[in-house]
Amino acid sequence: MTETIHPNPAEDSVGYDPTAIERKWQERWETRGTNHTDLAAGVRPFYALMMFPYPSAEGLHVGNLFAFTGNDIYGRFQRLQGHTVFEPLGYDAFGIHSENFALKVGTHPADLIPRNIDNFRRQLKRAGLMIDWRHELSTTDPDYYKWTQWLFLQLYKRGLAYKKGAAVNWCPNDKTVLANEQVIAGECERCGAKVEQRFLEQWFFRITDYAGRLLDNLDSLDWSDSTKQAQRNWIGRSDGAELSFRVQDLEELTGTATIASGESGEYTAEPIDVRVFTTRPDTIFGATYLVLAPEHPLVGALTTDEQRGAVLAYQQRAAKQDLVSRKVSKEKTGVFTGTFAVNPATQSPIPVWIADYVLMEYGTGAIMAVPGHDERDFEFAKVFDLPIARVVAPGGATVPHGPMDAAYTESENVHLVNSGEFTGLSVAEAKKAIVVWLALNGHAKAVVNYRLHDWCISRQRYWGPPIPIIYCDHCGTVPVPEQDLPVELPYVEDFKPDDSGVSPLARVESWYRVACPTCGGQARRETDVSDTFLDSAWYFLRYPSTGFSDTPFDETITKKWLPVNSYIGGNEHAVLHLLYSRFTTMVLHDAGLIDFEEPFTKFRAHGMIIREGAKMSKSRGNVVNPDEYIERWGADTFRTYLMFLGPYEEGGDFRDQSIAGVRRFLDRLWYSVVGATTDGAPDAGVIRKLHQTIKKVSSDLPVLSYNTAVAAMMEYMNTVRRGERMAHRAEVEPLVQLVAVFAPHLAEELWERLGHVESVFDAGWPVFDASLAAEEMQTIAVQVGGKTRGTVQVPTGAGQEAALEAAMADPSISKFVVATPKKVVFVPGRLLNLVI
RNA sequence: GCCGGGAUGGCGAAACGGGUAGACGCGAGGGACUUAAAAUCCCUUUCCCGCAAGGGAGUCCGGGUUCGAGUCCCGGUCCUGGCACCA
Repeated sequence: MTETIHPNPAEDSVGYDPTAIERKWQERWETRGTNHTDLAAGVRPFYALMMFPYPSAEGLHVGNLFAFTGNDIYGRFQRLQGHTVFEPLGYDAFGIHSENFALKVGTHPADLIPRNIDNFRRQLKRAGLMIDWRHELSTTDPDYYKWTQWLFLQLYKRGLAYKKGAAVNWCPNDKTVLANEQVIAGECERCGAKVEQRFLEQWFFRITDYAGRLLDNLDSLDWSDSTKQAQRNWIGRSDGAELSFRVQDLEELTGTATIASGESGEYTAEPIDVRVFTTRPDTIFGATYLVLAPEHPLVGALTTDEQRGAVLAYQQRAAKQDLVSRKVSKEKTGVFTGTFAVNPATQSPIPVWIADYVLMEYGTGAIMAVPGHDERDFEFAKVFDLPIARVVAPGGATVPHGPMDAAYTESENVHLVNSGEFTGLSVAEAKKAIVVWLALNGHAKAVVNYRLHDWCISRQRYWGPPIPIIYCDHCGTVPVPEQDLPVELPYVEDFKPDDSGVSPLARVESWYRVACPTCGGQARRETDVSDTFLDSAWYFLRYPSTGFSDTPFDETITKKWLPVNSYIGGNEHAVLHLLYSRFTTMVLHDAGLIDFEEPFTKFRAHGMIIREGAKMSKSRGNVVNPDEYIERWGADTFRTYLMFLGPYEEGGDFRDQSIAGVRRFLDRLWYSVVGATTDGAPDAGVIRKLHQTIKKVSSDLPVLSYNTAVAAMMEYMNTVRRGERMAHRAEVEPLVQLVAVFAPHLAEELWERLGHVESVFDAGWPVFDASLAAEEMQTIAVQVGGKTRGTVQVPTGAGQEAALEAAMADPSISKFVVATPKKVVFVPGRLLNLVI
């Protein structure tokens, strides 16, 4: 921190001393239980949830506090409106992030995490949040992850958890699985070794079964639009069709022997159908070749003997590449299988290729290539000199034939050409008509595809909840019986991932060797742990029920407190965390365990804070450490400043110099209240401003417009103190209540000094009185020909006549009225426009 | 490439469903108090011309709609977040 800033003025005892006040009230809240929520008896329950933090070793980030403070203000406001508010907090402490850090510093995560959590708790308590600490939780606590494992079993029971082989990124040097983010340009981010693909058996959740519901429900959720849009894009609904292309001995068709033979080389008499997915069935007359993903199961059967060598080589090369660079590299590569298929629309033979630009995970893993109207297919056709046909042209154009120099992808105001009986139709018409036509021969059906994939929850790591599955030689896959939960994560000294491709737990024989729960025979535990996102996909259900050890969430309490009324968090979780939570909730709903299917009634994403115009980062060394600022300025000033520096949902620029302004405001508030008089009556003009301020703040808080709420209070403070006047108690007492949501300690102290015994947070919200807020006179802007020429004062509610008269009476305005106005526009209370 | 968000004084930012652009705060300049400094308080502060009165210009750029556009429409530039060979 720089040393040029406002020093602490509060050395003398009558001044505002945040350090003393904040300590006093934090203690008192604790002893009085001010922030304890009576979950059973509380009326008008309001669940104000914030995304729980990952307790990093660096301590609380200012971004965390920005998020939490915004939620805290919202929660405190609801409380002052008469709700029983529940504001819990916990720690998302499992995961690769903690594990990697632990590896780096050479400390066991089980030792490291509790220390980090202690530090976080200490920091959070200083920030003056209205948290009910009795409901704190950590995902690493066996009492918590017992139920995470239980959740897995519920999905397993419902057939929503299954195991399959899937590709992962593998670093041959570090001997570990890497997340996609850890692969930089095909290399391991830590050691730089070339990353490979490995196939591992992993557990998946069938979230794709819920794709339609996850998408459709979005319409009825009160969430930030940007978040909903991100989810829509992620789910990625595509309406299209599945078409089939027949592959057979084409001797009869072409006279050329292009015999498809099986893997063992035998003659394949049976015709094979290759199914493709397309969103543009209208372009089928332009499909000049097919492409399968290299891993497509039909590739072996479709490859001719002459091409087999090349195909196998290509498949091997594709398998070697890491997952990231395979998708990123744009140069088209591929190999001809030697086989032809029949285009069902044109009846022409078209070649079948394999190429890695077709992904096995999406659609059917095969496409019909329409190079005339798809950029990727066009590029591929150019590289391998495949035919390009035009079947779509701009509206009104006559059949333009001949070579194309780019794919023509326009689909509005265009029509089909070279498409038999469909020529002339619009794209939309042709899509329907062609699917209907091809469906007659079983060549097509309308299909909806989602780009959402099933959720892979296996992690070949140590720091997570073990997946509660046991493999028995006799009984096969056996879920751990619920009464045997939790499957505790053993304390393993050497938790480093190794060459085996499985979790470090696979080295702990004493742990993984168990008796089969069904037959009692020799069996072995699943040694992978589950994804951190599973921990956080249900934590909001646990908070109200942390006191229950026999159930993950108590039925009565859950009914009363969920779904969450308000959820605030960062948009970096717009997709994964929020989507997984929604999915989990839907599954529990379908299992009859809860009576709602959407967990968060309202969600708002907060913005990001930057520092002096630049992104905060450790390497830049410009990270704000909340401790230092709270020490210097007080938590109340820090909180209020965070909320003042920009619009909450957009974030803002943290500038050290600007904090002083907020502190000055709180200083002025302090002196005004402490020195307030009760003599005589309050000033009517000030009271008018007070009620205007109550109205403004009351309407700003529910929409998270915290920066303007603070500005309004500052403005009011200026009105109260104008010309060094002394405040009257009635002018400032309600202001203490307003400011309480931002500066809770200061407000409590002033409230007490005003003679109140109860907490300001049990005192309710000031009542807005419209009659006291009303102005007698209004300022009307006067324009002549749309140009503002001055203002006039008229009595409130005055009509056009009065305004016009006042305007003409002012020579500095009337001099512009050089002719009789053609038209007069009057907006009551705002403006008069004389059109000459 | 696709989908979001954005561009307003020296700076962070305000501006209800078009209706006085710049609230509030920072910084800067001037003044009061003080032996002095800090703190505090008061005044000024979008830019240009002008001693002033006053006038002109102005919300990224170019058009448009309107009595009136930061706000609505069309076209573009730049910044920023996310997704990305998804057929």
